[in-house]
Amino acid sequence: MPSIGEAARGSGIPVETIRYYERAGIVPGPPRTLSGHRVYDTAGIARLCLIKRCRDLGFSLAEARALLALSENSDSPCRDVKVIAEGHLAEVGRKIGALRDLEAALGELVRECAEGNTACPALRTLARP
Amino acid sequence: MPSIGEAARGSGIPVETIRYYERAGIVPGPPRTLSGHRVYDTAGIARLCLIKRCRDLGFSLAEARALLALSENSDSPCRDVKVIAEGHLAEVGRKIGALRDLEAALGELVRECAEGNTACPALRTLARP
DNA sequence: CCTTGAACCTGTAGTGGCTACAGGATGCAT
DNA sequence: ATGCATCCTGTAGCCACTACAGGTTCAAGG
Repeated sequence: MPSIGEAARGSGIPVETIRYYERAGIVPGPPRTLSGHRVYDTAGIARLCLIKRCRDLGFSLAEARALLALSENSDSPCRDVKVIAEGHLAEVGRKIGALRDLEAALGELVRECAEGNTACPALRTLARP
Repeated sequence: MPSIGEAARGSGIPVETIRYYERAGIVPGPPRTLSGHRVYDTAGIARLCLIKRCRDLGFSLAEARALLALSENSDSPCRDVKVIAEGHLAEVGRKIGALRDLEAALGELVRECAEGNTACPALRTLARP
């Protein structure tokens, strides 16, 4: 009967993080032995795998929890999943855009330092209100 | 004599955040009135502006503090600034790469939901260990 | 059986970078 | 004097963890 350590190895989520996910209500706590140790069945480990995969894809914990709920509803419409995934995809696109802008500004800043000046033009740029 | 509110308006950093930056040692606290109110001179506001600009460019607070220190050292070599900025630029590049990968994986997931299935292939993909 | 060490438990605190609030004080205008 | 905006310090919460303290359980080896 897999303990939390085995669930951690099976899911790729650290033991402490699994406990945190339970506390935070992301996943239900599994049944326990008489001595209080957690016992995971295949469904329990599958839940953790789904959460892990969602986190790897950058979904927030709230989103991951929602997707888990959808997956455990036997007549889950794909439409709901699509809404969550598309929202997240749009957000990732926005972040990429913002980082590209940031990259350009930083590149400009680095170029200003190219000459190894002692009175740093980059710092002057930064201090400009 | 500008108070913290005016410093906030001049720098674009919220009052509460300015107080936090002081507590966190990012900027020195300014002189006070007899009643304990902060009083900002132009150098104090300039410091805040530099920190704001650094944060806008995605530098961590630690990096921002380092850049501020460099800016207040009259013989600051541009080389040090360049090292910090280039490190950060490389990190931004990595983040863009990671987000692009993420975007591709999410796009695949969304496509799997395109047909409005009830037994969601995307969820099946997510649950795969 | 005893010992040892790994893994388990709960609860708490800390990380980074804020943000909001409580409760009280100050300053200015009416 | 009153009212309101702004100031003060201290604390707590957000998100998603991560680490630790102090204690218990379990399995392997002598």
